[in-house]
Amino acid sequence: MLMSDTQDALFKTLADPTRRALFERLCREGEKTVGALTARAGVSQPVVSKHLGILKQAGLVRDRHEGRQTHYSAQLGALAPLVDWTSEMAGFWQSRFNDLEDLLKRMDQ
Amino acid sequence: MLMSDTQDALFKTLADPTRRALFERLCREGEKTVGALTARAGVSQPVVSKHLGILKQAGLVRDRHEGRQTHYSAQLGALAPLVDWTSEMAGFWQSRFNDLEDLLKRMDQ
DNA sequence: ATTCATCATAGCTCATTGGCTATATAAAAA
DNA sequence: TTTTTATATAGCCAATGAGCTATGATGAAT
Repeated sequence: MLMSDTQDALFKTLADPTRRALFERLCREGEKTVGALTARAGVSQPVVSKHLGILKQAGLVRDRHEGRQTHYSAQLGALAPLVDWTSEMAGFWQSRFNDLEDLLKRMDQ
Repeated sequence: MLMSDTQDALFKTLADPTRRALFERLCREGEKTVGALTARAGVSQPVVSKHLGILKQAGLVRDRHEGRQTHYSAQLGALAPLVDWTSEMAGFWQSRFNDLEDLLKRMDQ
C-alpha cells in the first residue's frame, strides 16, 4: 500500500463531520461503547457503527469486545501520515523560498 | 465563521486526490498557470479550474491575473488549522495518559 | 427456553460531487 | 476587426456516500 493511499484514506475519513466528531470524542474522553457514542452523536446507531467501521479501517480507532458491547478507543498514531504530509508541504514551501535559483527562475518567467 | 467550519472545509477540500495533487504541485513547484497545471493533471481544464476555485475558497491557494492567464500559488498558512487540530487531539490523548499515570502513581503509594 | 439488550449488516433513498462537453468571457495576435 | 488563446462558467450525468429503517447475530438476564 502506497503512502498516498494512506493519506487519501485519512483525509477522506476525517472529511465527514460526524465521523470527525466521533474521533474527537474518543480522543477527549477515552474509550466509549457504541451506545455511549450514539447517545450524543445526533445520528442513529447503525450510522454510528458504520462510521466507527470506517474509522477502524483507517486505523484511527481500535475496538475491544466485552460481552455484548464493543468499546472503541482512538489510535492517535494513525494521524502520523497526516502530520508528515503537512510537514512535507511546509518543507517544499520553505526550500523553494530558501533556494535562490528557483527564486530567480520565478522572477525570470 | 467557526473554527470547526474551517477545519471541515480544509478536510473536505483536501479529501479529493485530484485537488490534493494540485495543491501538492503548487507547494513543490511554486506558482503555475492553469494551463501548466492542466497539462499534467489527468483531467480536463474546466475540472482543474473548478478544483482551483475550491482550493481558493478554502484559502489554500491564491490567484494572480496576468494578461489572459491566471497564476495560482499555494498559501501554506491555510494549513494551520489542520496542524492545530492534530495538536489538540494529541493533547487530549496526552493529558488523559498523564491522568492515568497520576492515578496509578497514587494507587501505588 | 425465552426475552431483552447491544451492536453489526442489508437494503433503500436522496443529496452531493467529480467528471465530461459546450459555451461564455476576455486578452493577445494577426 | 477577426481570429486565436487562456480561463471560467453552465449544464449534464454517473458514482459515491451519508442518512434512514428493518433485521440479523450474539451475549446477558429472567
